[in-house]
Amino acid sequence: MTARSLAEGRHEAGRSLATSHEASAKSWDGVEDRVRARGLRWTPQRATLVEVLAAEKGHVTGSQLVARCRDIEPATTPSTVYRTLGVLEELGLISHSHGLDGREVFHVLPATAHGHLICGACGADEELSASDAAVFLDTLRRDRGFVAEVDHLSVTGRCRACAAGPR
Amino acid sequence: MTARSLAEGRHEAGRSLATSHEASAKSWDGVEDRVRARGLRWTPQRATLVEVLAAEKGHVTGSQLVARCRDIEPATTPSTVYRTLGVLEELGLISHSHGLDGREVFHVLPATAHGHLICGACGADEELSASDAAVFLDTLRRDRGFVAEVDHLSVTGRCRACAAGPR
DNA sequence: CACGCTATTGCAACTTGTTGCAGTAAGGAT
DNA sequence: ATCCTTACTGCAACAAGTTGCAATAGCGTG
Repeated sequence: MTARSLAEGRHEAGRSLATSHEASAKSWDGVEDRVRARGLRWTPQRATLVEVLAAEKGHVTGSQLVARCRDIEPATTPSTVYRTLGVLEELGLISHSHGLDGREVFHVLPATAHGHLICGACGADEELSASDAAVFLDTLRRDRGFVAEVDHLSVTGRCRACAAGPR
Repeated sequence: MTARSLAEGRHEAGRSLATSHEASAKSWDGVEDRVRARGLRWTPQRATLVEVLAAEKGHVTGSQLVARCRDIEPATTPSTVYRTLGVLEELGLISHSHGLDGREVFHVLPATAHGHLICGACGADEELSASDAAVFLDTLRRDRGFVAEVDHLSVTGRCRACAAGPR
């Protein structure tokens, strides 16, 4: 079935370049070299995306990034942007998760790995530090042998304001 | 921007029928009446989807449901299925979250609210009971005032087998 | 049982991503 | 400076959903 192969695409990809995560100088300065050091190539399209990402600070959706790249370089194609985002993610420069609606949300330069608390009522997206989730994740590992990825964790619910409100 | 309005669609919808959640007899038997009791209508299309859901037990994706409905009634249209799924979700008969790839995954008759542990390597999807997450969620509420929805919680990482493996 | 209100449906168009493929172009080697 | 290998790019087609809108049909009333 096609749905299957579609679904696996991104996951399989994770293996090819591996290593990622740990290292990562947390800055856009050396990207060009870091990309090349992997045997990958530095192209104008990638430079454009990095330029856009460098100007970004919080959370951005994939389509927003495509739009911003087009502002700089109108010839930008979505497939290239999404594929490059995948490469940058493997380099540890960005990470992504899915919003309430399943749409991709990218986290630029994740200074510290973190999860998200997403309010289903107002859409607010608070950060959840790794330490806040630590106890929970440790328990998961101890009891179930499940090693969770904090930076891909998002919890939905109601933020303080919405939970308190009359609604 | 269109992305905005698109994103809000599902959230806003949550308000119209409200109440949901708490009650819910956890059985497909009374659906027809329960739907009507809400001032909603019982249609052949809905009957078809419920028939499909009743035969289902674990987790299913939206497109799989559309396909199964088409097996029974070839004239089925995606929009109707997805809209009906939304209605059933508000009745508490199903719930949905997003898989690793952001695709929708529906949980039929959630006997007990539960979250998911999704393995990014092998794709396994283990259930996480509400009690397993209780301490964590309570902390979240106490410290941050954030009221989380267990049944929409999914944690990604590596399952015991994959975490242990050579990979 | 016909009537009317309005919840639903189906269609068509659109959004967000993904993918196979053939052509293009980095960048190391000569 | 030129060649060669092969990592990218762009295109076109497709998958999964979502949405606006006009037509249809539940179902409570009279």
